Amino acid sequence: MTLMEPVSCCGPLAAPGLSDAEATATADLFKALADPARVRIVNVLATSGEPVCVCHLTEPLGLSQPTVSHHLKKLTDAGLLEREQRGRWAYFSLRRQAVEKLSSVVEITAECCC
Amino acid sequence: MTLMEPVSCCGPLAAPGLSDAEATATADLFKALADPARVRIVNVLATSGEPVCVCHLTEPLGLSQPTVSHHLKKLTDAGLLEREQRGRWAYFSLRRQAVEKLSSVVEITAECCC
DNA sequence: TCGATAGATTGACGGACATCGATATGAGGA
DNA sequence: TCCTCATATCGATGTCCGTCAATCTATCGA
Repeated sequence: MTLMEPVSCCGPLAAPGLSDAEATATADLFKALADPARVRIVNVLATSGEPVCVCHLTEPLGLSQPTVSHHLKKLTDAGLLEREQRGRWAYFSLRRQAVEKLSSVVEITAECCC
Repeated sequence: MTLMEPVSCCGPLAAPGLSDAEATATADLFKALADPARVRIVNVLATSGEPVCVCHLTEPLGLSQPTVSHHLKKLTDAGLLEREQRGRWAYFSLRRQAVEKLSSVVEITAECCC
């Protein structure tokens, strides 16, 4: 359709910037949120100011208890959640640090783009 | 360890807020970025102010041409990239709209948390 | 029209992941 | 100490995904 620069493809690309490790780390962070159940968990924890126990996550998610536990572990391993034992129950809350990191990753992209 | 509220688990949870469709849509957005190769592509497109053609993505990614094409399709289907045909070459660029949406999703979470 | 080239599509393969039932762990309460 | 209950872990299963070689499509140059 649109014909421009028929001679060569395109100019030299800007500095690579991102290392393999950085790209993988960023992808892992997004991977932790790449599931509806985990998005819901983060949503619940974000809207609730306080830590939430697992027993209040199982029912609204509509998933079995082992599956919920599995997702919580994934989020915790990714550094997004904090686990706190209160007697018999386990309470989870968002880690501010991780959310800020996620925020910064996206913002950098937005700055370069917009 | 820490003993609090030994009687019951925790108070009633705040409004659900997120629908199934919203959770899935958000997860799909993150899923599009849940791969190192796609993170790199977005990084290259963000650092380069101009659209970039596929021939300049294959080599720095260290992946075969079909694989790069596959990732570009995924990002495009997710609404993150825009494709433009210039003669024989295909140029890709970031869609500002999508990046802003991603930014807003993360910001809402950050607001509730921090 | 024909050959060359950029990029997309297809098919196959191996690995990762979400999910569940069953079971293990660990903390309270009796 | 035994029982109960909340949560984690294990093992199995089906599905999705990243990757590549081979092939198809479309555009340009001759």
